[in-house]
Amino acid sequence: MLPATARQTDFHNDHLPESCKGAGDILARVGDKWSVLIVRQLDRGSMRFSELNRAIDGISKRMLTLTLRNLERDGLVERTVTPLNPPRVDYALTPLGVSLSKPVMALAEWAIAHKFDIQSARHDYDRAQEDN
Amino acid sequence: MLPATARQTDFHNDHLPESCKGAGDILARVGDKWSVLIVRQLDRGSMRFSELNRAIDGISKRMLTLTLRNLERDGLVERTVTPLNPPRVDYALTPLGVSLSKPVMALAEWAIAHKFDIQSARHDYDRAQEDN
DNA sequence: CAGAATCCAGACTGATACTG
DNA sequence: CAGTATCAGTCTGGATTCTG
Repeated sequence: MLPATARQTDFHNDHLPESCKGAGDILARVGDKWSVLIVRQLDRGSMRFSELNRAIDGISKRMLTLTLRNLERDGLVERTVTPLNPPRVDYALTPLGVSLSKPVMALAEWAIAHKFDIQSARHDYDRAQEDN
Repeated sequence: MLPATARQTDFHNDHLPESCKGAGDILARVGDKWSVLIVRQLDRGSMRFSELNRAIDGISKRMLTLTLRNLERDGLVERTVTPLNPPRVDYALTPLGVSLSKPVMALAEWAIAHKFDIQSARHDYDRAQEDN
């Protein structure tokens, strides 16, 4: 369906197989379920570990720790330790993290807006399969 | 979008644990590495199975098939079989898929734009860890 | 409180081979 | 061409236990 004429009208894009490759890894991290939910929370302001743990439904301490580490490693989240007893650790988005939150929130809103469309599409598909 | 009753009381609508919960599953699919790359390709126009297989670097026939099935199940991609010999199957985005492609492309562009920021953040982080 | 460490079942993936 | 089937290795993620 994509004829040879597409090539000349390629003004709007540039393939960049290189870039796409790198994008894959990053999208994997960014599109990760927990990463999105964490970014979504931190977009409202910094939070403590336990606050995040309570705010994000269903996440285990393990996954919260691991995901925060990855986000920190990618420079999206900043970790601030306040040496007290009991210890206090706050997490906040870095400027890079804030810039990410925009497209991520857009995606999250899309997901929420079309949740039912997808659920019903799944339902229809599954029912159609059963009939075979 | 929202019921009229919700608008008055809920204008500042936070949280929505229900919506967020559902969003997680969908984001997982949508944020999937292969899904993104496939949507990205199909955004330019419909393609045949083998064309996708060649266009997307590193994907196996197996993962291409599985991912396309999931996208089809979610109502994002339409599969059209033309019974010939050899067989021909075309894939295209549905209207829902097209609406998804916008936020996905935005995210992909973010990823490409900040690829190096992330790479260097990772590098710094890893080097800081070694010193310990 | 904020993790680190360990265990482990199950999901995910790639490679390979086969089919209509 | 467009898949399906199978198998083995990897990775994931929850549960649990322990520490400064």
